[in-house]
Amino acid sequence: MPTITDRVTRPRGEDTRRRLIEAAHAQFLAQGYHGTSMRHIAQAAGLAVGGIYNHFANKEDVFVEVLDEYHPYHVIVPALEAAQGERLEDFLLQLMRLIRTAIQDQRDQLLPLIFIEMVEFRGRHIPALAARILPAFEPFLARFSEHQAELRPLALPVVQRAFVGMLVGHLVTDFILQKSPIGADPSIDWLAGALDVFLHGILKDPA
Amino acid sequence: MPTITDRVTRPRGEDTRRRLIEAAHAQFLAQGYHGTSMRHIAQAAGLAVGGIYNHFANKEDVFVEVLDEYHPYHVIVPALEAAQGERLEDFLLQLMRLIRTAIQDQRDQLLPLIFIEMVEFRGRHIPALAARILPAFEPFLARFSEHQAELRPLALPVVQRAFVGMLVGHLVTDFILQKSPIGADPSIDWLAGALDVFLHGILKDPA
DNA sequence: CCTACCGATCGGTAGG
DNA sequence: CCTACCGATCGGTAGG
Repeated sequence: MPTITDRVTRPRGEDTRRRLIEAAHAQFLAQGYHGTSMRHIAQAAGLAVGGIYNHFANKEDVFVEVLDEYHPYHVIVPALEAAQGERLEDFLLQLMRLIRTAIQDQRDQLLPLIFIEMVEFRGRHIPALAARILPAFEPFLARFSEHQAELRPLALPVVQRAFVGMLVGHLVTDFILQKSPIGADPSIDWLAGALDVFLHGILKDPA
Repeated sequence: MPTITDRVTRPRGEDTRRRLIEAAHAQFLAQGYHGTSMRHIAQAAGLAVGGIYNHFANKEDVFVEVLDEYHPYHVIVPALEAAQGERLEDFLLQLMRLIRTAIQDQRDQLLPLIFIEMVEFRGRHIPALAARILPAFEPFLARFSEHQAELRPLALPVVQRAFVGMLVGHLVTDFILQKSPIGADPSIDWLAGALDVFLHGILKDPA
């Protein structure tokens, strides 16, 4: 009875909901939240306006669900869990390689949704999001304290935030350079360079 | 004849224009571009809708002028020009202090306008903006090459972008932490920490 | 610079 | 899930 099994694992309307989320995501990336109408979303998903309200309470609810589905968490955390390495340096180098492929795949999708949240909702949904996400980062942040012996005498939170800041700074400048007329020299491995500077900045000088 | 002088230095309607730019800026920060209506802007500036069109061609024109007036350039470049220092390290430390006070004053105004540009215009105005701005950064970027003897063997563009990325990463994470439930420990000098990591990351080890 | 208006479109709903 | 509609508001303009 494959039909029944399908019904169980993929209940009626679940497909439509997914199509709506995907369509809304694309629209939000293209023109932001207020620049996207419920009609555009419905049309892109292949149904009429009224149909959306069978799946979502209102427009903001659509955005919250899209944000939940597509924020960088889902691409960063698996990388954090997959990365290994005896020394902190090896761990971070491997982590960088994993994040790099994620960036290559998702490029234009990692930041804009967060920017929309900041700009059009003034970060209204960030607290709830952070509460759900931050626990998953604990093991990663703990790595730094486990390997503190390899670090220069720096406050641990400073090291952790410097790492996150380095990544975010790379992503944002990548985003801007992409738009600007000068662009970024593709023959340079910018991410590796940034990590090099960071590692040399936090690690003890070889004795 | 003070009245005539006033007329010359502050022509008819120039006041209104300034009020409109300020009002529009505040509205854009509060709810983004598409979330702000011409009526809201007009009302906040103390006039009727139609009045706006005596000063601006259309809504997008208002945004472009606001962006031109308020982007980070006007706060960064004076700091770049004021900063001095014999060694690169001293120069950057002093620059950081200048930028810090700018950040404290402007906090919520440095990034959102750029984010709006990214999100709601897909960076459409960035090329023109970059062309006008980048020349002013040349002398600053040149500092790094002038002091190359103090640097580890790194590609110069990597060093320059790492510095900008460090600053941007600090600003963005500051913005996010500000919204998040955990916040940032105010007893830590995060910016100094980030610069410390950066400097140690690019400078030659003391021989 | 305001009043009064234009057509278009918005988010959302009733009723089937 | 669609049709047909609601009141509200949008960007923009004519005419004074």
